[in-house]
Formats: sequence, C-alpha cells, structure tokens
Amino acid sequence: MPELPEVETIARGLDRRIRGDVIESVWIGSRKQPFKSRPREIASVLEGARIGSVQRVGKHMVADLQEPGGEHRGQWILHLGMTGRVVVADPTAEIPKHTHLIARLESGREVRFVDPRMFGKIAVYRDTDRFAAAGKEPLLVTTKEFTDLFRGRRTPIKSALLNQKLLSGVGNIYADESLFRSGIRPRRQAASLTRTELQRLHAALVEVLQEAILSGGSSVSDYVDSEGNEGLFQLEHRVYGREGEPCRICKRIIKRVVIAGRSSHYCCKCQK
DNA sequence: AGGTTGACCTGGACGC
DNA sequence: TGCGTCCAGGTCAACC
Repeated sequence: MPELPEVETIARGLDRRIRGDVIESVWIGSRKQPFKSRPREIASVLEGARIGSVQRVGKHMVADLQEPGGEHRGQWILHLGMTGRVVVADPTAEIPKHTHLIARLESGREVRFVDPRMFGKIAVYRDTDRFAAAGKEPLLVTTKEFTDLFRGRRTPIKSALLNQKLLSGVGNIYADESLFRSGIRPRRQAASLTRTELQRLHAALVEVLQEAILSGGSSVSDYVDSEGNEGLFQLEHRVYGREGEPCRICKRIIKRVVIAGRSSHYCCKCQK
C-alpha cells in the first residue's frame, strides 16, 4: 500500500495528533511475523515513553521516544508493507481483524497497527542507535546525486527506481507515474538514460511525490491515513492502474507489462 | 557483484 | 453459493 506520499501523510497526522502523549501500556498480538524486534523488547522500550516527533524516513515511520524527564530513550520504527495501517482510535472502537499491536496512550486514545498480509514490520531502537534509510531521500537528493545513482546500472530504470538502496521511498505507483511524466519507458536500461533524461526524471519524481503528498496519497484499495481518511491522488494517476484505458495525453491505450515481477504501466507513444 | 525470481501472507475480484 | 485463479502499494533470500 504505502509509498513515500502515503507514509508522509500518516507520519504528519500522527505527529500532529500524538506528539507529547505518553504510552501507558502495550498489547502485542501473538503472530510474530510483523515484529522485527522481540515483543518483550518492543514493550519495554514503548511503555512509559513520551512520544516526540513522528517523521517519515523512506517508507518507514520513525517516532522519537523520550523518558518522562525528556531525555532521549529510543525510536519506534514502523514499516507498513503492502497492507499495513496505523490508526489513532478510541478504545471503544471495534478492534479489526489482523491487529498486531495496540499502544494505549495517557490521553485515553490508542495507536493501533493493523496489517492483514503481515508484510509490515515493527522495531524499536534504544539509546544512541538511530534508524537510517539505506538510500537517498527522493525529495532531498540533488540532481547530480540522482544521476550518479544510475551510472553503469544494467537493470531497467523501473527496477532501479524501486531499489530502496538507491532511493528510499519510491514504490510501484510513483515509479510508473514519474517515468510517464518524464517520457521514459520503464524497460530502458538505467545506464542508457542521457543526462537530460535523468534530469527530467528527477524533476518529474519530485513533482509527482509533492503533488501526491498534497492530495493525501493514493488510495488504490485500502490505504487510509491515521484518521481513517482516504487519499485522493489515485484520481490523478496517468498510467498506474489504467491498463487498457486511453492515455490522457495522446489517447493511445495504456499498456501493462511485468518488469522484475512488478506490474508496470506506460504509454508507448508518450514514452520512449 | 549485480540482476532476476520466488516466497512470504491474506483477501478481493472475476470466471465458470 | 462455491471453487479456482489471478492480482495487489513491499522486501528478502536464493539463485544465475
């Protein structure tokens, strides 16, 4: 589900709503799949912690945790996988199936992590350990750094965009949408792109990510933000999920092909 | 080393 | 109604 704009939307919502609140207690479900840290460790780091800022790093959500006195305690890391949701709920609200963690807050509300497919991950860091993304931040990378990422790469540009060790945060939707906006076919070998094409791709990627954040992300099937609201950016998709429909620019039929196991959508007239 | 594939899971949509 | 098949916003380990 969630790529950079969706995670950004959730992180901003959480930051606004639960920053400063204190985690009183934690319930952890029995399924162990989503837990990257041991459940006991998660509970021990979370319980009694004050929530500082909540920020997005790549596709991860990172909450800073403080001691009651204000000193740094650690970090709470959430990755939503394909179907993960983080919602702030009233304790009386029905607990949905596939709820894996509930953090009860001093304010009386609950933060719930729900993930049917269990591709998501929950982890905690203690003390001086800090979470760091493997790749460059797409909204901060310079054009020079961006173009250098793809030098000598024989993989399709679509796959390179999805490689989180190069860029952190780009997923299937925004890879396809940025390639369309820059007029580049997804199967093009990354190393074959000209400097001009890479500059166009960088600009298109930043543009589409920023527009999507303003729209609250894309809700394709079940994404909702921390308040349960759907995003609107799916209405602006030009190729993703539009196989068989006419290109918004030239009216040719949008094609879907599989590249490295991922559906890839493009227009054969507008993209070369 | 770098690139590609399949596995990990559940559930919704669709065809028969 | 039900059953089988395919598909899904992501990442790994295991292969070439």
